[in-house]
Amino acid sequence: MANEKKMDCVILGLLCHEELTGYEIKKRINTALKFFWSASYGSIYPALNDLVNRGLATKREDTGNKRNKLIYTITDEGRNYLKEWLALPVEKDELRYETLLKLFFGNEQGAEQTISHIDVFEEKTRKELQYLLEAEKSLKDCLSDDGAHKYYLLTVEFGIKTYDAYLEWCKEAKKLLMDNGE
Amino acid sequence: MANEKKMDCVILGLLCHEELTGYEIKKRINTALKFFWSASYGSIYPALNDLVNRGLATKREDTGNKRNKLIYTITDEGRNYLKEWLALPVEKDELRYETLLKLFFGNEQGAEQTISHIDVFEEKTRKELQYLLEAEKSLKDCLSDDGAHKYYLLTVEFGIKTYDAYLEWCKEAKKLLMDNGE
DNA sequence: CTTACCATGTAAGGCGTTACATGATTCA
DNA sequence: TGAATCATGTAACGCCTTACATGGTAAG
Repeated sequence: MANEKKMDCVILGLLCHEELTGYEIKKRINTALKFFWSASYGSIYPALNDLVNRGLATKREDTGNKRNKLIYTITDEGRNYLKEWLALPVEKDELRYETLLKLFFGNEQGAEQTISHIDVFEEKTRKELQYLLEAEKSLKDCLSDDGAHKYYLLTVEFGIKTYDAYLEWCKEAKKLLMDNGE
Repeated sequence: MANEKKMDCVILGLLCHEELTGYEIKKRINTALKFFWSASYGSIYPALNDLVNRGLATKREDTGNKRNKLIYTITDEGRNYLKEWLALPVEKDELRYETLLKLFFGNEQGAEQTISHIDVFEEKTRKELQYLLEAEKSLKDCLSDDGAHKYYLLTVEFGIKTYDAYLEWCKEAKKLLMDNGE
């Protein structure tokens, strides 16, 4: 229990809550985890087979459906593995903000171009914030349905708080750049 | 001009401002860019040689010094390359918040463990915020010395704003978890 | 009937880290 | 004299994305 691949833990975490297909896992990552995690099919499907080989999940075909679905279920060992990982301290949070990189080198391109990068960032942030606010609302409405919802809400609140901060910064940054430009 | 490796752009951006050795580049990344970018020697040194081969930088030995220093300088082509990249829209900002991942799956570990993850995150954030506040102060003191400082300050302000938001969230998140725990 | 979405996977390649290897210099 | 820092690099390996490949189904 030393080198847990993050992908394995993400998948096990999702499977802990419900049985899922690889396709559905991708969807969950693209929605619920979107603003702080990402993954592609090229890493999800191989990871799923690997989890089965290691006895952390089981795979079965969905017979009731017409589609060629493969449904994955977490095993007790899988749950234990997840819990052990959760108990370990966080190794690192990684961020690579290309926007901030271009901003940092803004002196080489001038205020106008920098402002336009900020505009794009602002617009994107605004859209995602909108999505998070909707998620917040629906989570608050069904908070008692499931103990996990409280934790989902917590991550959403994190996103909302940071996105609010981003937007505030965008406003001030643009002001500073425009004042100096005159 | 389609697939710029980010590492190249980071290095060229730093070299645009001053001549640097590979070692110094690493230091800059570890301090000024720390909270939104990272890089290791294993990617910096090969990238530097590559930039020289492509004519975007030149390399020379530091004769005045006793150490075996290799100083890199950006060329005009390097500057152009950087400017072209800066003019392109941001492709993507990537973040992988392991802290949020463990939080999202918090229901599998319970409130106490989740709180302790938040505590660690809070402490780390507080320390880095402290560092950013000092950077803010010194940048404000020498804002007029160099046009680039304004842009450096902008990224620092971004960090301060988001870290403030993180800390606010930590407080509320812990409150919510402790209330429910009773 | 055709577009969008559901559904699963592989292969190649990119990008980066970690660990290793080496050695000088500075400072206590 | 020993530790910390300066200084440069390589090799192995890990992890992930992109692009490709394939086909079913639902809805308009």
